[in-house]
Amino acid sequence: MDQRLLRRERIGRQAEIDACYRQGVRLVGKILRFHVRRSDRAFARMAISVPRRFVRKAVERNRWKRLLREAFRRNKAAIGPGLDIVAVPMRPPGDLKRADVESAMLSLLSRKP
RNA sequence: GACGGAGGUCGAGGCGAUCGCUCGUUGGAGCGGCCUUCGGGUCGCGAAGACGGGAGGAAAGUCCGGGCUCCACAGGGCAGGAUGGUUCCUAACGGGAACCCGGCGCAAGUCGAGGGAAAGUGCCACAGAGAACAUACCGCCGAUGGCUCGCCCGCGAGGGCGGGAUCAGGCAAGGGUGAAAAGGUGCGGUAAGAGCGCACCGGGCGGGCCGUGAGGCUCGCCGCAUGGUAAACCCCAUCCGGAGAAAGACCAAAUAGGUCCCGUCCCCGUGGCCGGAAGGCCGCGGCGAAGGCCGGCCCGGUCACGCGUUCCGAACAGGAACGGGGCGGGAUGGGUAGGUCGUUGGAGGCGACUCGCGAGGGUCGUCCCAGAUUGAUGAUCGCCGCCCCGCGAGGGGCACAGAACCCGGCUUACCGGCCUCCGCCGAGC
RNA sequence: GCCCCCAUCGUCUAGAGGCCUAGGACACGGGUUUUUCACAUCCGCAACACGGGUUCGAAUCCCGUUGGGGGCA
Repeated sequence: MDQRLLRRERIGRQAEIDACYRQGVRLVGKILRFHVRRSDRAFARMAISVPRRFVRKAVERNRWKRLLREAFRRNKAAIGPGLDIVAVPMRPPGDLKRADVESAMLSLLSRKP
């Protein structure tokens, strides 16, 4: 399985991210939340937005982005095509491991496949 | 050996495996533009693969200084801000080096916004007698001139001696207050005292020598009142135009609108209302230290200017030309979305030699060392190392922290490791 | 990325070098009043964000940290 993460699998425009916030379904978990919106693309796309409000230090914000990007990269087959996802962590990463983020992501996204 | 001081340096702890991200070089599957004699030529983009690079000493805070870019600018001044021992380093600095002075420390060292208070103004609460042209509460003295008491001398006027601390008066040493009390200590001196006199220290003025200088040393003179505060206003000297990569340059859709050209021949071209357009002045508001700038289409008011037909014809009939509007087509300037550049090769790193006490400078050689754009530099696992907890099996931890145009500093955060030099104490030789 | 501003009891605030051991209001705790509650009244608790410096003396002046708020496409 191709586990690479292509540039086209990121959401790059502020307008598209805003569309996910406005029109997307909100899936809220303990440590993060997702805004998911259907698209007609043949693949899933993701953007990550770490609010400074919850995660103060730049190092920790980078940590969150890396963990989420890895989780998406390894599990995009399970998530399935045609989704635009905006991930928003809601607390500092602390000692979260990749497995923790992956399980949280899959359980939340399984609610609205 | 113990304690302490100064400085430098390294820092995802090391090695490996698997899965990824990003940039460059190479590579060329393919895609597009232009030209074409349809064979192709040429320019640009560019997938797979290969090779190479990929966070910091603080990348941080944004506290200073520069480069760079745009705007403004004849020159000067005002306003405002910053700095403040001296000499030097530097592109520059509020940074650094060496030195001077002062405080602290036995010392190595360390700390200091360290110009001016006999230019001016202000302030110095409380306490205290008195606080800036000083003062006299307690106290000391009462020499001098009185008063009074006793004794003595004298016939007497009066005189002498001693006492009282009573009046005039003298004093500023001691006590006490305070952050600060108008030089300090000692001796002499005196009624008691006092730079009143003297010695030393301190201070002021002048000279000499040394030093580029801050300043140091020294000689002479003056017994010597000139408090503190300028991180209070201020004065002096020096420096500073404004904004910042969201700077700025370029390319540039769709839609609407501007300008120009062609066509159509659909409408209009008398006056008024309505309307259009651009300029001056005044006012209002905002910003700026000011000059000044700005006002979304459309800031308000006012004034002035100015455009909105002529010809043929008897004609307000009809027609022509010209102008305007609409419609259709074409060209084109500006600008928005979006994109590209700016953007990493630089006051650059390393090494050698060399000048300088040093900060640093010079010459030569050598290297290319992050460039993302919802923002890369990672994730997972194994072995080893170090630290902590535990008798043990074992468990936990390995800082502070993430580039965004680039440099030079400062400041702040931080697990620790390594190196160099120095002081002091103790012991041995 | 850049540029501004602010910080005083639990909350809102006064303060401009000495009158500050920091004042007021609300809140909180206790008492009085009332059959009880409320109102009223008396008493109490409680703060200068932190670290240096200037000054005889700092909430106030200066420097540096920390925390919070706002603006710019």
